[in-house]
Amino acid sequence: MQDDAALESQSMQLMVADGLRARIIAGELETGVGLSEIALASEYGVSRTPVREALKQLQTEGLVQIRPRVGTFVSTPTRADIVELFQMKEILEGAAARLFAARGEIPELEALRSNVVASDAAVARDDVDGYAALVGDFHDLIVRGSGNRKLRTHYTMLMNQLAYPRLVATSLSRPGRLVESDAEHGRVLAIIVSKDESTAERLMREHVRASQEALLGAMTFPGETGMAR
Amino acid sequence: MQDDAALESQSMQLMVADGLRARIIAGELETGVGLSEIALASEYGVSRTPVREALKQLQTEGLVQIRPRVGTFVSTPTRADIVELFQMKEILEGAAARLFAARGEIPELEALRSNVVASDAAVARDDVDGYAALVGDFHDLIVRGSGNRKLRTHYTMLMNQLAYPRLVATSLSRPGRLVESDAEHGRVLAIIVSKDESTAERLMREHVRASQEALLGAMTFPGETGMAR
DNA sequence: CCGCGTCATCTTGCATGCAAGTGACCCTAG
DNA sequence: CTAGGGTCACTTGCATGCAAGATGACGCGG
Repeated sequence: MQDDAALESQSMQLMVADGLRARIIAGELETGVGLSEIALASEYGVSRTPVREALKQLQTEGLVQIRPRVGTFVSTPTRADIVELFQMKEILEGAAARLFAARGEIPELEALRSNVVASDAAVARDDVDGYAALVGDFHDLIVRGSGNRKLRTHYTMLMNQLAYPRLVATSLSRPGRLVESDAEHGRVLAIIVSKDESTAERLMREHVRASQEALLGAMTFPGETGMAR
Repeated sequence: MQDDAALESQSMQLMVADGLRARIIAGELETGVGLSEIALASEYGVSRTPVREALKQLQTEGLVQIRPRVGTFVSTPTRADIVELFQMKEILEGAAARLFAARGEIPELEALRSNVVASDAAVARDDVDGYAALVGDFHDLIVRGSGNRKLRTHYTMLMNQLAYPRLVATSLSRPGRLVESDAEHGRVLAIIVSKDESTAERLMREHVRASQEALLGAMTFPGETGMAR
């Protein structure tokens, strides 16, 4: 129920898909909730057809689950899924850091420097929300800096399944994790600058794992993750 | 082709999607060729709707490209795409080998042993086609043995984009590569058995890279690899 | 009171019709 | 012969109607 009427330059199904994806990631649509085609159609002011195609795409992206003749639901990752997603995060970000380190001076490196500077400042003034946003940018920069678009595409897809952005703040709620995280970012940057590929991968993986452990420690588990119904 | 009419237990769109995917991977449908919805519809004996949904899925899988109001075409990977896909192959298989090594005695390990035995035999009798098939199984077993289903899902998606199965035979055409490849498989197996995670990852990555180099050396390049545009 | 069978309703799957845009071909003029 | 313009056929995007299946409720019988 929003600004559809205005920017209708692109296809309806893309609008619906993007809108739905954003809402799912943001947690606006809770996991397990039913998505009626007809309801979404009237909500977006289109017919069922583009809604169906959008849902189909979100299904192959792993965000929704279509049960034939029953209904479409926001995917509810199992605990095993979450573990697997975290593994993938570690693998892909580690590999990205390695590739990044091998590339030398690229635009993303300068952006990464700025990010770390800004992060230090945010930590200094204890701006958790600001830092959380910078963390998102940091990891995205790492992945972009790999120079491998497929890696980035699939990384994004996987992180969407985790609704990752919402988790960052949680992981930072752990006492001491904020400054620790910031320090790790600085070390990763330094080692990328030094073009030490292997160490870059190792440091990045360690950083990702540390974040995950902080998160898991601060997390009330799936089904009830601050997602009350 | 009306073999479909018999086993229509599952959805039409799934049938179409699977059929098309298989044909694309097998190289039956060359890259760049146009896929008319209406033509496919009559070919599969269904209406345009399920065909459209199948194509939409194949698009998000990266196998076809839908140009609005123009047509749908089998994706034509650029050279950069291929490089990226190979990088991903190395990353994911390396990571899979590491995870595999950490898991110890699992069914996939026994299957892997059988595979290596069969591969040795195939090489001994110079059965290239047989060995090529076993190579496919070997790599799939490695990925399955990671125990990470997301890894396998995305790995499969990426390899589909490469139409990888067709490439294996090509890479083995290089003189000496056959026995070399087989020996590498044996070493990978041995190190997984020994549960040396880091070495498993390294060996696997080296093996993947060696295969790629053999392939690139034996390959008349995109544009003329049976991949006309 | 409890269990079971039937039915109504809601869901998606598929077929079809229409609209709009694109690209190619042909025809014409210079 | 070449360049330009205009038309036409073909493409996908979207809307709608119908059918089949699944789910849950309701009522009946034990």
